[in-house]
Amino acid sequence: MQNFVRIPRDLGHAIRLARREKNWTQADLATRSVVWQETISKVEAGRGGTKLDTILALLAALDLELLVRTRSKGTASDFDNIFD
Amino acid sequence: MQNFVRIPRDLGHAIRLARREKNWTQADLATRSVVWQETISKVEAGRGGTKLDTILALLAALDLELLVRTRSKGTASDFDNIFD
DNA sequence: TGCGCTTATGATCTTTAGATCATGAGCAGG
DNA sequence: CCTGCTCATGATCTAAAGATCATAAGCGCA
Repeated sequence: MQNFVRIPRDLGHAIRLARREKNWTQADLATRSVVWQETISKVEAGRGGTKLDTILALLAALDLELLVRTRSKGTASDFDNIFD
Repeated sequence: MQNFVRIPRDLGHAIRLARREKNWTQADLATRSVVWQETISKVEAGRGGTKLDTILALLAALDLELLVRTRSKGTASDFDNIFD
């Protein structure tokens, strides 16, 4: 799994994917990350305006990591699972 | 350039590095990203509690991109320029 | 040493994220 | 159908981010 994040929606999508892969409900993730189920719902829907801390908490619980790097001329193959 | 982001501080650091590489002042970045200089100062200092939208605006202005991926067993060489 | 540029900090105000509770909508299985 | 589980939404309240202005602190250089 490796996805670009240009807009909040991308992040929400990656989170949902990872969560489903682990067969967790939003409530499961909520207890593991100390973030409310309602908040997770919003984040996954990409409804923006989320704090970085919240995101990092979710990613950590899901065993995901974030990277920053200089923008590459991305090729299609750099993307993975953009759609459900 | 490729850095992990586990805590807000990492992000601030990456941003500062990229900004310096472009020889921009915080004020320059501010005008280009529509984020206040004061806010940039806080972000770069890693004083946490930043909104994702703010971060994404800064990264975009700096030609940086964010990636999410499943956590790897990182080696030291995965890190680059941790220190100033 | 004093000016000018860059960054840090501080105060106030507005907006908004997230906590919290309640509940509604979608859907699977019995 | 009805029930139960999962996710979405809505209201309210509190804490905190960001806008904005002002200013201080750090530093290189004439």
